[in-house]
Amino acid sequence: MATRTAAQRRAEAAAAYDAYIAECPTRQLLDRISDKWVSLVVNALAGGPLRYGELARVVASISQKMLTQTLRNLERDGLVSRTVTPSVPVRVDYELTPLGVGLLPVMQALKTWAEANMDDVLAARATYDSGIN
Amino acid sequence: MATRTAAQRRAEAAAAYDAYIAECPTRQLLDRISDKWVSLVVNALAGGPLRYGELARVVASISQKMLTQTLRNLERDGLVSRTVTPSVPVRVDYELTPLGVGLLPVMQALKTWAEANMDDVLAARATYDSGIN
DNA sequence: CTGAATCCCGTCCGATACTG
DNA sequence: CAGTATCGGACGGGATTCAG
Repeated sequence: MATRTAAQRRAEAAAAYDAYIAECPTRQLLDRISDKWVSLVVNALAGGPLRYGELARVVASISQKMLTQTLRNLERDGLVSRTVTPSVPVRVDYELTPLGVGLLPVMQALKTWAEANMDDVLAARATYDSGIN
Repeated sequence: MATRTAAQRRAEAAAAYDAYIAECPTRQLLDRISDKWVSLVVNALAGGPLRYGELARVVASISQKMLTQTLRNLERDGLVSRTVTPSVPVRVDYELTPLGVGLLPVMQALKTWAEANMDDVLAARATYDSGIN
């Protein structure tokens, strides 16, 4: 058939467009730092190296699984370094790499805007919700 | 029993800690802008008001459902304004509010860091992955 | 044209149990 | 101490269909 559905047309446009946004550095950065636990772990490590167990205690609400997963991702991206000391028992330290440290100012900028403007957002949200009910 | 499980101890700590991070402005901001579509829609609106259909075309890969949902969220948060012109057919324009405009520099900061450093991250990722296989 | 409602599948993530 | 393995519920989000 000659005619195409809306879905097909979207798919064609998306083929080119999505390829772009998927590789968009900003998109990738957002995907990384917006991870529920990444910002917390990075912040915990901002003060210096920590052991696995210490991280688990500092970021108290994180599960073992997510802590490990988060650390693996950060290590994979070169934002955090992992150092194993083969003693008994084994000791593993995690530390921000220079690249990871470079992320701190960015997070700080986010924090600054958030603290300055989230009140307005929350107020808008309350107003909006009250109009609904 | 007097002893508590690890989960229980985590829950106690989390009760206080999570209450904090859930209300943490930075956390909330991250939750908002990290939404898959928010950054794209906001960027599309950075150049000026757009109609619903125009947005759908600009952000080609977005589905109707997610476009509407994203716009509702942004409207709720006071970042985007919605203007209905009761003609036939109906016309609806979306526009960034001053609050929404204030978000642009923040996104720009993110973009700047990403463009400067994501190459390193990608390189680290490639190295890490090659070590695995 | 703009949008709401429904179905449904994939992914995330928490709990739990086991290993070196 | 520092993980790994597996299961299952919750949720995001796409396709489709209906409505004003």
